[in-house]
Formats: sequence, C-alpha cells, structure tokens
Amino acid sequence: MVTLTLPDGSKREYEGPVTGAQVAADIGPGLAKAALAVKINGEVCDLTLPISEDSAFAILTGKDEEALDVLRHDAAHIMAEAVKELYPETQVTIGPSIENGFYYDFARPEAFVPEDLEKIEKRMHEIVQRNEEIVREVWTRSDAINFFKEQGEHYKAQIIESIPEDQDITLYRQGDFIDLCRGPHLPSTGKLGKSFKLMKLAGAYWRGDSKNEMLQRIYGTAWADKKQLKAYLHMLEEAEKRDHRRLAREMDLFHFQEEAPGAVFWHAKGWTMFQNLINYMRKRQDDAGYVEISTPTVMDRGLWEASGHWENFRENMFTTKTEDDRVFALKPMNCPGGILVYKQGMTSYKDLPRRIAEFGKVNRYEPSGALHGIMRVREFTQDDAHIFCTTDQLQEECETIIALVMDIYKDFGFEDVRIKFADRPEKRLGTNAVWDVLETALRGALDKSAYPYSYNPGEGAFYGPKLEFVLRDAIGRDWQCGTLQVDMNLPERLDVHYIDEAGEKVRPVMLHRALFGSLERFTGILIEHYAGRMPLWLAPVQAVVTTITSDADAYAEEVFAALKSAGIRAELDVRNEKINYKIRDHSHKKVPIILVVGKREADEGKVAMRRLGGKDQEILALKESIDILCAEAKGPLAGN
RNA sequence: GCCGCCGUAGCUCAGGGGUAGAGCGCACCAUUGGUAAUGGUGAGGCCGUAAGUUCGAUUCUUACCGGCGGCACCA
Repeated sequence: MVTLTLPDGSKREYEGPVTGAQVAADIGPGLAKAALAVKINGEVCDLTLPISEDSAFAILTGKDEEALDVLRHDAAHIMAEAVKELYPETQVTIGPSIENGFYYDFARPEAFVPEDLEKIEKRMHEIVQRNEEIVREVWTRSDAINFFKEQGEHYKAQIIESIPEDQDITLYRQGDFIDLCRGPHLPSTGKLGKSFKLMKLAGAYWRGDSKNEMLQRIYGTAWADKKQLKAYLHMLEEAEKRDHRRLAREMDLFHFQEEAPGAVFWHAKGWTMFQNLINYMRKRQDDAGYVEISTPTVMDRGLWEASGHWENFRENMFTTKTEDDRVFALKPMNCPGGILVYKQGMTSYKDLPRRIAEFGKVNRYEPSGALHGIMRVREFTQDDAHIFCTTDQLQEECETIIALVMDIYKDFGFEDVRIKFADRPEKRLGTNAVWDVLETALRGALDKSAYPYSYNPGEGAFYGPKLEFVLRDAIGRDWQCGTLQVDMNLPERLDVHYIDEAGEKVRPVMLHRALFGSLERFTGILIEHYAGRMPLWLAPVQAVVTTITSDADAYAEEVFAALKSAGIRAELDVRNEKINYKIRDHSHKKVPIILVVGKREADEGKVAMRRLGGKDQEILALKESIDILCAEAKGPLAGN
C-alpha cells in the first residue's frame, strides 16, 4: 500500500507502485494534460517515476516555477536533438535551464548564423509534434563513456569522467537522441508545446574558463503557454525602452565616441544629475564624520610598486612615459593617494578613526568586451573613502558603514540589496594570519548587521576581503555598486602609523569603502530604475515654462525668472509651436513638470501645472506652484 | 581579451559594382493654435578607417577601429 499526501493534506492510497502521471489522470483529465512533473518529498521528479513508498506528493504544472525549470531543460534537450539532426557533426556539451529560459553549448567547426536559429526552431517544433517519449536510463560509467566516445561526443565523455564515482549515470533517450542528464524531464517531447523561441547566439567558454576553447551557445526562452511567452517578450521590449544608453540620447545626458572608448562625454544635463548625486553624498558623508580630499590622477610608478598595484593590478593600469623617461600611472584606485594625505603630519590615537573621502576619478584598462554604456567604463568616479582606525574600532566602523549604505540606497528606492562577502583571492598581499583577522572582523560586522548575505569565495581585493553591495537593474542584470574592504596590507606596505597612548608608533587598520561605487554606474542604474523619469531633486531640468500663444511670452518670462530665483532648474519654451507639440516634446525628454501659461494665466497671475505622464493639470497661483516645487525638489535631504 | 553580429544624414533605418534615399530632428516661411506630432520649403552624408580586387568600390575581400549580444573579467 502506497499513501500519497497531497499539498491540501488529503491522502490518496494505491495498491502498489504508482506514477505521478497515473495519479494526475485519476484526479482528472485536465490535470493529466497540464501535469509537467511531480514533487515527491520536496524533490522534483519525472511524471513517469514509479513511487513505491508513502510520500508527500504534488503535481507540478506550468504555474509552478519548478515545473517551468523542467520544461526549459527539456527545451534545451529538444534544441540539442534538432541541432544534431540538422548538423550531425556538432558535439553537444551542456544545456541547463536558466531564468526565463535555457541555453545549450555546442562545439562545431563552423559558426552558427542567425538564419540557422530559424531552422533549428522549426525542427524543434517538428520534434514536439513527433511527441517522442522521453525515457530515463541508468548506465554504467564505462558503458556511458564508451558510448559517447563512439558517438564522437568527447565533451560528454569528459563530463561523465568528472561525475563522482558514487553517483548513478543517468541518460535520457528521446527518439534517436540520447543525452547525459540528471533529469528530471517531461514524459514526452510533445509536452513542451509551442511557447518557446530561440533568442540569440553567443560564445561561451567550455566549463566557463577563458583558458578553454570557446563553444557556441544558443539561448532560448520557454514557457508553459503562449500568454506567458508573450508577456515575457513584452517585458523585454519595455526593458529596452528604459535602457540608459537610449534614454541618454533622448534626454541629452551624455555620449561616447571612438576617440575615448569606455569614457563618458557628459552633457550638461547628465552632468547635473551626476553633480546632484555628489552633492547628496557629500552631505551624507559630512554628517557621518568624513572630511573630503582630492589626490593626483598621475603618480609615479614607484608609488604603485610600493603599494603592490604594479605587481597585482598592472594589466588594468594605464601608464605613461614622459620625455625624461619617467614612468607614471593613471590611478586605478584612490587608496595610495589617500594614504599619502593621511601620512602628512602625525596622527594621534585620539584622532582615530580618520574618515577621509574623495570623489576620485580613476582609470582602469578594462577588457574591451566588458564595456557597457555607462555601467562599465574605463574612466569613472568613485565616491571613495578610506578610514584609518585601530583594530578595536574596526568592527564598529564596518557596522556603521553597512548601516549607512543601506540607508542611502533606501533614499533611491532600492530596498532589495544583496550583500556578498568575498574572501582572500589567490593573487594577494600579506600573510594568512592577517587575512584571518580581517575576514573575521568583516564577517562579524556583517553578522551583527543581520542583513542576509551570500559568500563569494576568493573574490576579495588583493589587499583585503570585501563586501559587495549588489543592486538589480531594470533588465534584471545585477550590478555591484557599493563595496567595503578591510585592509592591513596597504598600511604595512606604505608604512602608515599613528601614535598610541604610550607614544609608540602603531599600524592602523584601513577600510576602503565606496557606497554608490561608481558615480557613472549608479547614474546609469538610476536612469533605468526610474525609466528616465527622475524624481524632481535629481531631474536635470525640473520644470519647463511654455506658452499657449505668444500673447503670454512676457508673462512666461516672468514665471521662468521667478522659478530660477527660487533655485528651480527651469527652461523657457516660447517656440511658435502648438501646445500639443511642446507638451509631447518635453514629455519625451522626461521633464517632470510643465508649467503652461496662456492669456488666462497671464491675466490672473497663475500657472497650469502638468506632471510628466499626467492626464490633467492643476491651475495654481504662481507663488503656490513655486512653493510646491521647492518643497519637492529638496528630495531626501529635506529634513536637514 | 574570446565567439557571433553590426557600422549609410543629429536620431531610427532603407538601398546597392557606375560617388545615395525615407521618416523624425534642424533652418526658413506661413500659421497664434488650451495640454503627447499644423502645413510648406530647404540645408545636412569622404556610406567607420586603411589596403586589395576592378575601367570604376559606399557596395566585393582582408585588416584595423568602434558598437551590440553573450562568455571571461569587474565598480
């Protein structure tokens, strides 16, 4: 007797072993059709797997994310089958399900071209039509290796060789196609249905290692029904509309050009946003007990050798040689400069912690393929700071910074922030004993902060472990923004000290932290986050004054002047165009407030205030409208 | 850096071995219109750069530069 307990607590009893498919059919034909997989004692399994013990049991359909996972994995297999049928010389490697879809990596001498995707997709539909049964088989290790080697599938053979000895080797057979796979899978190819689409071609390294050969990856998306697929494709279109590169053009924020790959040409409007962010951070840092400095961009090679950058960061550094053969480097980080400022004069233990901030522009030679709009550039500005403190103060300083960064992100509407803890990398300075101290302190502060975090082994900076604060952008990409690093190595290398109570020289600990991280990247994330519709305090142009007819020009000038003198970033538009045209124009440019004035407003000393995207307008006395704008324009610093 | 794709007017894009076209934008003229496109006229291009093939290259080939999508790398 097998007793299955369903999610609603009801029980079903069977004489002997039973499959999920049978149970679904018993419950109803609709469910039998919709069933994609089952969950037995919390584990997702094949519908065809015989269940012979009492279990917690659930049927998964297209509504369950876990079933979609199975479906997408099947889509990957079906794509591989299609590719093998069309291009038999191709070797298949790995093909997992991913968020929203799947991919499969292929090894093939010729490159796939975009037209191939259409053919493959067509063949996939045929395979779905054939409704091939998908059968799970357990093979011996040697049989499986020999089989794949005979088939010329050397990557598969290699994967099997790396599977731990104690694990079963399972293969899934569908039609003539057999693939190594852990499963689970759908019972037949027909279950995939029609709601999938191949999306793009890309290169990917075998086993994710750039030392290995490059494979050809095909990405696809797959869903339980047409509606889901359509919604996803629509979401992609919407995401594209808020791409910061596109909005930057429409809003006249910045541009790039060949003469300076990976470096931003800020236009006046973009620069206003950038400066607004700096002003905001300057205020927050001032409140938090920081001072602000500025250090040179170009500094002698000797400094970088002393700091360890020459040894550990050389490939990312721009260097320059002057007429007298002296070698300089453009700073890729602000820390050595900050340390040199700290070292001027004597620091007493009474002065610690010393919190020294710098909006430092750094240059890093990033790999060309990494560049991405304003999010990933070769020249960027960090809201950097270096905090020198005693070991006793270390953990508390870390806690304060974690609290500060989270509070700052909240001001921009980012509530969902992921924290990653990264420890010692292979290429590093200092002894293991020092790293032990640093990692313990940083982790301690993190634990105390009670924010959940994930572990990023071996990803620390070369001088110390770090926390990374990660925000997710509109298109679902994750961006590392803030970072907090603790460091005893650079103070050692550059001989930093303070004088303790006994009058002895003591080595301080150093914290490196950036909260926005890169001002450039943070600006980009905000543009996408707000889809260009910046909150008033950040908007480059806060209000446009415009006229219905030229009768109101003189009054519009008055309104404009009043706004300017109240500190509002305003523009005046008295072009001889229809009001519809002007509204549309400024709406496209994402101006938050349009103040329309006609003869009526001019006569009565009023304005018609219209908000971006709004349907109607409010008629207000000029003074009142200015009060509203001024109050709103203060932004999150309003309380100060 | 690696794989694939792309580079034509300010923007979005069409075209194609005989030195180019649209829409939007811009300028000018007319129009003074109450909340997301008024009409007309006109100016704008060394067809990314360099070599090669050719009588002739923006078009074909190659290399380089830059961009896009991934991978790898990272704030």
